[in-house]
Amino acid sequence: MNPKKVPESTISRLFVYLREVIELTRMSINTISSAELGERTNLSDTQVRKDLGYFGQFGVSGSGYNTHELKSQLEKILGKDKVWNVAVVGAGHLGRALLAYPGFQNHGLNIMAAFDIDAKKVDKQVNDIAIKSLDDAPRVIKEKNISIGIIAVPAKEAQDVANRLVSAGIECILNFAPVSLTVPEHVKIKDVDLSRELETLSYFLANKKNN
Amino acid sequence: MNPKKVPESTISRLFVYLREVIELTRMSINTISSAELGERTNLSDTQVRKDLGYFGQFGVSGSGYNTHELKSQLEKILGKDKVWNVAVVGAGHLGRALLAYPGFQNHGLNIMAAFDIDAKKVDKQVNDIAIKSLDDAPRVIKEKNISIGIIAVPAKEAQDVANRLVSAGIECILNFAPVSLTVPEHVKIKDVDLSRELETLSYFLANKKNN
DNA sequence: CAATGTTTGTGAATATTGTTACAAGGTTTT
DNA sequence: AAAACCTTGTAACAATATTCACAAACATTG
Repeated sequence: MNPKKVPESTISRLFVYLREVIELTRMSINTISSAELGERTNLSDTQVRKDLGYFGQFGVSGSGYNTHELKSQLEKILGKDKVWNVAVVGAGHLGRALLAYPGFQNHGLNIMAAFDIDAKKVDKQVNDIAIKSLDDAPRVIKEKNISIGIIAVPAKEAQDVANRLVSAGIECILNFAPVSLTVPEHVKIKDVDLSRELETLSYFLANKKNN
Repeated sequence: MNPKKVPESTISRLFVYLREVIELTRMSINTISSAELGERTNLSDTQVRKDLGYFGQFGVSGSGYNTHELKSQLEKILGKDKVWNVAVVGAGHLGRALLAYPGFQNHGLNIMAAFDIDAKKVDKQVNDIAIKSLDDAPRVIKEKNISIGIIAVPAKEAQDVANRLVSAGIECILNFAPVSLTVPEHVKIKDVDLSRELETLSYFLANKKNN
C-alpha cells in the first residue's frame, strides 16, 4: 500500500492541500497548478508535486490538477471516508473547549466520551456528552469502540491516564500535557504542547533583538 | 550569537530538557547523564548531547551534567529571563480556554489583552482580562507593548485578523485557525492545527489496519 | 498544425537532521 | 597513583527531506 515510505511531514501537508482544494472547489475553480497551490499554502511548487507524487499521477501537464479529482483522491488517500471514535480525558478548560469544538465532526472524528477524575465534574453534560468517571474509561472505551484518546489533564496525571488508556486498548493518543509520556511501541502518540509553541516564539523574539 | 544555525527542532527539545531538569532539581538530583536525560524524554543520548553542544560545553566527562547549572544555562539560552506580552484574538471556547490557562505566566508570557469582533462579547471579563473590540487592537497592542498574537478565530476571519495584527506591529503569531496565513517575511508564524493533528492520527490508524 | 508556452513528474544534487563511533577528559576503585 | 570505568563532545557517516533542473506531455496561439 505504501510503495515508498511517505514522510509524516508529507501527510501533514496533504491535509493542507486538501483544505485548500476544498475551498477551490467551493469557489468553482476547476484547475490549479502546483505553483498556485504552493502559493496558497506557503510551500514551493516542487514540494507540492513531490508530495502528490508519492501517491500517483493526478496532474495534467500543461494545465495542472483538476480540483475535483484531486479532492477526491486526497480524501481517499487520507482515509476521510473512515470515521474514528474519540475520547477526551480531562474536563478542564481545554477539555471542554475540545468537546465544544465543532470541527471534529467534519473530519471523521466523533467525540464519543469524556472522562474526569473530579467527582464534581462527573455526570455534568458538555455539548451532549456526559462526563464520566475515569474509572469507567476501560468499559466505555471498549463498548463504544474508541480508538483515539485525547489527554487534557495536568502534567502530573498524564502518565497515569496514558497507562489507563493504553490498557483499555487505545491505539492513538493526542497529548496536551507538557510531559514526555512513555507508551508501548505500537501506540502512536502525538504531543501538542501549547506552552512550548509559545515559548519557541518567545525564543525567536529574544534572538531577533540580538541581531 | 548563533555560530551555526540551530534547528528549530533542537530549540523545541531544549524546552523539554529544561522541563525535565527543573523536575530533577526539585527532586534534589544534582547530576544527570545525557543517557538518563534521554531516557526521561524519549530521546537518544547523542541527540541530547548534540542539542546541548550547539550552545557550549556544559557537561563533565565521566559524571554528566550538573542539573542546577544546566537549568540556568537553558533558561538563559531560551530567554526565560525575558517577559513577553501576548494578546488573544477570538473569545470563543478556545480563546477563553487560553485566557484561563495558568501555564503562560510561568513561562514569561503575560496575556495582556483579548479581542473579539462580536459586540455581545466585548467588555465581558474573562480571568481579569476585559475583552475588547478588535478595532481597538492597534491602539492597545501599541500601548501595552504586545509582541505576540494568538489567533483563535474561525478560519474565514483569520487572514483579516493576521493583517490587522501585523499592521499593529505584532512580530509573532500563534495561529489556531485551520488556514495557511500569508504574512510579511519578518513576522514569525506558528500553526497549531488541532484537526490536522488528529487527522494525522486517523491516517495512521487507517493505514495500520491495512498492514 | 507547427511553433510556442505551460506544467507535470522525477532523477540527481543539495541541504538538513539524526546517528555512530571514538578519542579525550574526568571519576572511582583498588 | 595506576587501572578500570564512565561520560562528554564531535568528526565522520547515514538517513531524510527539500530543491533543482529538465525531458516529456499537454495546451494554446497564430
